[in-house]
Amino acid sequence: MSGTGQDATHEPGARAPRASDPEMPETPVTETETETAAIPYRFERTHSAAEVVEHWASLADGEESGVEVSVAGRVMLNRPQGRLAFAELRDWSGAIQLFALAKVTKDFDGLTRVNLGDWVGVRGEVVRTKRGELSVKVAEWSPLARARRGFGDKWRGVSDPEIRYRQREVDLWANESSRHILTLRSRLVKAMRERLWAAGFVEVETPILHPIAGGAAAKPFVTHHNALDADLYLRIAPELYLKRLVVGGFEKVFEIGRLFRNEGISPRHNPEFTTLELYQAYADYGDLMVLIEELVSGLAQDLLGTTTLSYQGRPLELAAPWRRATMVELITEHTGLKVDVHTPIDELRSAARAHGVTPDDSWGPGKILVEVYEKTTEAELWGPVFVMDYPAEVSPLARRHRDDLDLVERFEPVVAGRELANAFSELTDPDDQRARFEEQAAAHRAGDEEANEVDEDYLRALEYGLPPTAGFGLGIDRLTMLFSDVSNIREVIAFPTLRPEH
RNA sequence: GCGCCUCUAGCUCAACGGCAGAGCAACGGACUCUUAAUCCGCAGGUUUCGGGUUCGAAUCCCGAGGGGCGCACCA
Repeated sequence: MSGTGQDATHEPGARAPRASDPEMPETPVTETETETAAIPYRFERTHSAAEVVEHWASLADGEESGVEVSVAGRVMLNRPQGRLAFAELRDWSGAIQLFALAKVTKDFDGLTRVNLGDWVGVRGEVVRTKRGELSVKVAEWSPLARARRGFGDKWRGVSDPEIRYRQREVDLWANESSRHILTLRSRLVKAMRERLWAAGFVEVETPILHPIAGGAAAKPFVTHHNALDADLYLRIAPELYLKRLVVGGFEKVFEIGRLFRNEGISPRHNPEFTTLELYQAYADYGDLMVLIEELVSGLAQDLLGTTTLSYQGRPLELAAPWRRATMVELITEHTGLKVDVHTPIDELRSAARAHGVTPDDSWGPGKILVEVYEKTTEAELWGPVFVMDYPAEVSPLARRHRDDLDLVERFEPVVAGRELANAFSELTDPDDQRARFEEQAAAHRAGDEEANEVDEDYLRALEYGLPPTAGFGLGIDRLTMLFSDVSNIREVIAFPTLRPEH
């Protein structure tokens, strides 16, 4: 804030005028204010619940440790029993029992009246009860927050998705699996960063507000900058900026961040989602296959202690190396069709119709091929498998295949029927890139909202020289789903996008 | 965007054309080793909303809204 006048709210005693001020209506002292007055500004905690459990694991039944600790958390169960009482206190680390006795616990009656969900801080000796439960024998305690609202059924918690996702704070206290999944996600991102840093990659942040939404085929969100009086787009991919950093000399670079795509919401799609996007100079897409299979299997090892997963009841082996197969090989395997980008277009069209794909007149052979692949083959691939060599027609940013100029050196690792990433040897030729942009721009003008526009800034960067480079984007939400064995993307996002309430 | 399913007390669920209920939570009480403690008491509802059929609707029908799943789109 500016330096005009003192900040009255920081002055002790300078509270809002009360009844003494004739200008102000009389403000009664509410129950809330008296409750709040009993709540300290800080609480000196000496141990987490888990630390108590670990440190005094060998305490015998009925034994007293002689050591006093302070713990804090939310009361999840409360069992007053006349002149003694038990409660379960849960904090981030776990849970510990509170044991209170009327003759030793200060404000014993108050403690027995604590509601489920209330936060309390407790000081007392670590003991184990006669029945063998490690406990803190409460000498004194303090309320830290009252739960005015309940946390659902104390045994079943809450299961209504409306509450679970809109009021995640309730879900997280009520359902251990929700806490576990979000913690796993945090550990995954941390381990991913550590592996990439160790491999010499530099982490960067590129703009989220883009003047042109490029780097992927998707509909963007539009926003407006008032001072510039310019429309800006929330990024659909960081790809073009990251490659400009490679032009600038960042030979191994990555970004972990949020992308925004203005598309439908489904159990596998959130409008904002997180990806790892990575570029490596002097490398081609073959190098990336090794990098990805080692990264993903290594993360499984880091987080789960194994590369052998079970996903939705089916076994999934992530150990490297993963199978490598071209898209046309896989189409042939799954449909018996012997087709490729050079197959006469009429033949491709009828083959597509025979497999439930209705080709649009504007589609070339490449587009038809990809549609047939996605319709017939992709969901059947359990994998992991690297699906290689996409048609150039559908890949405007990828470099043409060294053995076939109608293909590009692109692959998608498919795991459990879903693409986990998208990777290619990057197109480095500014002239070819301009030509591909022009094709996209024509499609955009013809009504394809997902087609790219010509990005002159990016073309200029390529003219300064992009060395041979390979890069990929990998969905972190999807990877977390895989590792936590859930089928709905909302489970791995703390606050998934929902229709606004009312 | 389209299709199917769903919505009952704060939470989890019964009642499925005939008086809207239970457990937990909350509230009041009993209880000196509980473990989802137990026991007694009390309170809690325009059955998501709006129409319709019927002597009678939480229940059947139509519409709206929220949610779930599938399809489409995509990662």
